[in-house]
Formats: sequence, structure tokens, C-alpha cells
Amino acid sequence: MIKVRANKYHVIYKEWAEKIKTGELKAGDTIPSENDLAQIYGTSRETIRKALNLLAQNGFIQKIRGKGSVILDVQKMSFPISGLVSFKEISKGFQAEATTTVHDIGLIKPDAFLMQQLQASKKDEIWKVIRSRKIGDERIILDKDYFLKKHVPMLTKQICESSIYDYLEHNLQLSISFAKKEIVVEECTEEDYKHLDLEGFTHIVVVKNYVYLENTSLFQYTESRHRLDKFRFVDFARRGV
Amino acid sequence: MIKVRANKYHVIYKEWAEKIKTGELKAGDTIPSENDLAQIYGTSRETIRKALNLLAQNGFIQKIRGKGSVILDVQKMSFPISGLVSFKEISKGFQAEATTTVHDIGLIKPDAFLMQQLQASKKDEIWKVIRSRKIGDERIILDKDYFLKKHVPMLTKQICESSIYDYLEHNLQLSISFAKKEIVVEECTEEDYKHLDLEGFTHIVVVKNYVYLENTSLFQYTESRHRLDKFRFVDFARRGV
DNA sequence: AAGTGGTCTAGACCACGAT
DNA sequence: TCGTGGTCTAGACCACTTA
Repeated sequence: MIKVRANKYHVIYKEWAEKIKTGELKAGDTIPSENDLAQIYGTSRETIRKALNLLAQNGFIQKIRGKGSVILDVQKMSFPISGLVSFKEISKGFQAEATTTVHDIGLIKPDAFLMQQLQASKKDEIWKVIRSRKIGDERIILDKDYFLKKHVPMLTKQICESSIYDYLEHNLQLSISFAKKEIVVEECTEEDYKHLDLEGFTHIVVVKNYVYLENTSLFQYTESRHRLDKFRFVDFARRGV
Repeated sequence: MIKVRANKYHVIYKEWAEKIKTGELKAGDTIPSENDLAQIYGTSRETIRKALNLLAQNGFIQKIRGKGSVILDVQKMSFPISGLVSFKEISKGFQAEATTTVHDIGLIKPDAFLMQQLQASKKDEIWKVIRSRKIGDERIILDKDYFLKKHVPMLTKQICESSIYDYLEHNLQLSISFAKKEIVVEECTEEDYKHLDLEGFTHIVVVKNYVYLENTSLFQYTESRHRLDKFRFVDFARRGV
């Protein structure tokens, strides 16, 4: 059921990413040279380079001309909302138990705001899902998801309680490809007060996500609203294009 | 003085990125196929593919198997703190005038906090720079920068008033390579109240940056403190890996 | 069937760092 | 000088979309 990428370079990438993540290899060590790796794996050097470039892009190694590829300290990089990950995937990294409550699920007609956010027309139908996330014993995150029905024909409460993304990718075979993300801080709404334990905070961090499929069609708009003191975003960035 | 990358694939990347940014090519259009481009530029297809992969990574195009490369809507992506950009580079995109005030600059010995953040020893000396950024007529951002003196021997008030990064890259020839970024919300400090127009906000968005050189040595720790209502972070992310 | 992008190869030359 | 990573080539086969 799960789509496995069996590309050589991807396999090699995963293999070394794992070695670094588990701490089998330590920060400061160097990995074998590209030529050595090409021999070890019986591939061409360009294939090795694709794997190493992935490692570099994702912050596992730093390639240094004339020297080799040095392993970076990857420990601090926990809890990334970075990239494109769903709450289910993120919550694996939590210590405390995380539970999801579905407050609202149903088909609606888009208002002006949604028509703009989803580039939808009056005729489009939209799945609206409101969920809160409890971590430990506090309700901390409020997720408001909107899916175009033409891409997601059916949705149930049960699906929303586990992982919508699992369902979309594995059952509907949708290929989620990229997203535009925006992080801002807004005043809390009635809805926030109702569903979250706000502890007196008057503002809330809002992560807005516009999610696209492989064919470049926008199919989801999401607002993930995080209580100020519990929000954390981690990112790894390389300079210059 | 400025280092120009004259790689074929980089030139091709810049050329098409420019065409898309300026709107000469519109979202939804397709660019020529890889084979066509290889012919046009008189290069191999792999070189074209390196250029197109850069375009895809940076959100300019979406490559679709069997079809071609479609141009994405890149307009909404203004004001990225994403990637690694300095305030000077960001402020180009502002409507209003942006000015920088230097409040403090000097060499200090690291306290426990800084020793940890910069992985420094007691013997290290550190440049401390405190600056506020005024946009329009409000002081909105407080930047606290710490540089290891062994990498940055000299710093002046004048340099800090323009762009420290310009100075580091062009005059000191330092190669800034990558950074780890963390975004959280904290309570305002005395320092924030003193240097910023906080308008009653009790909390502040803090962007913490750990900046590394090409040889993987950490040389800078920065806190960029943004007033809640003026903070905006935009990102483009691809799913998987 | 033809055209597209995705993977992979075996080789070449270059710029850079260590020795 | 030698080994490293960075760029580039000319070709091959594949999976996919479109006609």
C-alpha cells in the first residue's frame, strides 16, 4: 500500500540519514569520499552525488571541497513543522500523549474568504473540518481544514480523528506535492476561546498552509492555530539559492 | 568584488527565475522541454535538469512527468525570512523606509548562555551588537547579534548601521553556508520595552539563528525579536524527503 | 506512437585542500 | 602531488501523459 521509492540514490540517502539520526555516526566525522561510495555501492559517482546532495539539503552533512563530507549536529532539530509534515507525524516526537478531537465536519459552500483562499467558485463544495489537539492535558492547537470536494469526495469523523493525510495519500492516492506556508500572529477568536485552553493569552500563532497536488492544483487550505507559549518552528536553511 | 557564479546551470536558473519573477512568463504556462532547452543552450540534458531542479526547489516551477514544467504563481511569496536573508535584503521589499539604530556594540566575555549558544569557551571574545529596526515611524524589530571574534576580528558602528552581512562576505571573505533557525514566542524583556514601540503587546516573536561557515564552524548567534502584529514568515516547502 | 520528465552510467576536466 | 568535491557530457532506458 505504501509507495516505496526504490531509486538507488534515494536508498543510499535513507541509509546514511538513518546512520546519522541514530547517532551511529557522530557530528564532525566524515563519511567516505564520493569515489569510495561509488565503488562500495557499485554505482556511478553522479548517483552518489544525488544522495549526498539530499543529505546536505536536509542538514545532515556539509560537503567541503578538497576535504570530504562532514556530519553535522542534527540533534537540535527536533519538532520540525518545517517542510511539509502533518500533525500525526509531528506528534510522534512528543513526550506526552497527543489526542485529537473533531468539533465540526461537513460540506459547506465557500464564503468570500474561502473562495479567495482556495481559488474556488460559488459552485464548488468544500469539506470543513475543525479539530483541536490536546497534548498532555491541555488543548493547545486548533486546526481548521478546508478541502475542495472535487479532490476529496468523502470524509468521515473517523478519518479526521486519525490522520487525514494518511487517508489522502494511501486511500485516495492523492499526490501532495508542495505547499506555501505563512506564519503570523493574530488576536484570539471566539472559536479559539471555545476549543482551547488559552490560559489568558490574547493572541495566537497562526500557521496558514496552501497545499497543492502534483498537477499544481490547489486542493486544501489549512489554518493551524497554536497557543503562543507552545509554538515552536525549526528550520534548516542554506544560503544563496 | 562580488563573487559571480558562472556555472552553466546556475546561469540558466537565474535567467528563468528572472523571467518568472518579472511576470514575463505567467503562472500556468509551460517552459520548453528539457530536450529543447538542452538544444537551445547547447548543453547536455543533465545540466538543464540541474537548473530546472533549482527552479522547482525554490517554488518557481512544478515538473510534471509526461507533460512538462509548469510555472507556479510566485507573487504571493513576498517578504520571506525564509532561507537565509539579512534584514537589508528583506527590507528592499518594504514599502516604507527602513532605518537601523545601533544601541550597543562592543567586545564581551561570554556568559553561560552565550557559551552554550555559540559553543564558545571562557577565553573566547565575542562581538555583541544590539540594533533596532524602524519601519515607517515605528521601532518594530530588535536584533541582538553575537559573533565570535576569532572569525570576525573587527566591527564598527558604521558597518552595523548598513549591512553586517555585506561586510562579512565581501570584505572579510567569509563564506556563510547554512543556518539553523528557530521561531518561538517569548515574554517581552526590559530591553524590548526600552528599544521598541510595543503598543501594549506583552509577548514578542523571537527568531533565533545559529549561523555556520562553509567549514562547519558556528560563528554567529542572533536573536531577531519582532513585534507580534508585524511579524510574518513565508515559506515554500516540498513534501517528502 | 511520440514526447515528456526520472534515473543512471562512465568518463572527463576543474578548483580546492592537505601533504 | 594527490585526493577531494563541483561541473559537464552524450548517451541509455524507464514511467508517464497525450494524441
